[in-house]
Amino acid sequence: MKLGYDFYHRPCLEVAHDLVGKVLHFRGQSLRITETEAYCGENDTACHAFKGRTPRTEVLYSRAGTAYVYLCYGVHNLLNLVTGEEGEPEAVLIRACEGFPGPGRLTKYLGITRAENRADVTGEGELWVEDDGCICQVVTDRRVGIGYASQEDQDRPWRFLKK
DNA sequence: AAAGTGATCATG
DNA sequence: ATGATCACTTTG
Repeated sequence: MKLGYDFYHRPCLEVAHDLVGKVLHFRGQSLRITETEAYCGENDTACHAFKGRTPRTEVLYSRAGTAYVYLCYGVHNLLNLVTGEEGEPEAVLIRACEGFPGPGRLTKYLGITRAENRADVTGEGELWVEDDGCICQVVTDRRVGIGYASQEDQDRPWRFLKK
């Protein structure tokens, strides 16, 4: 079954944990999610929105279940899903899927681009996540590639991997 | 180990 | 208008 608003409308740490093992669908293709990271609001110095609203981060403040896709290093489209309360900039980065290690590679394979930014993944669009009943064990680790964040935030175990 | 890539944001 | 920065990937 397709994950709806109630799934995303929870604290981003819970959503990030629960997304591991779910199945990402886009235009008839599907991949099982194996790795996620949580970015939790303006107090998280690793979160894009930690300095507040800008044209780019505006989407993070919108309703849970909205896609946030942005271009990283001029090359890679990275997919995030907005979580939590509207007005709180929280999101979960989809870091890897089965067979596609790396957040840039899975979007490249699926064909997800910034055209999908602001898409509603809980509606009738082409992008959604399915719970197929698979239950898997999840382990945590530190987040990757956030050397600009405070030491405290770098050390948080906010990356979730399928065991 | 390091370059390639371009949107984004803070400066002037 | 310009420049630094970057939640990455590939190549050597």
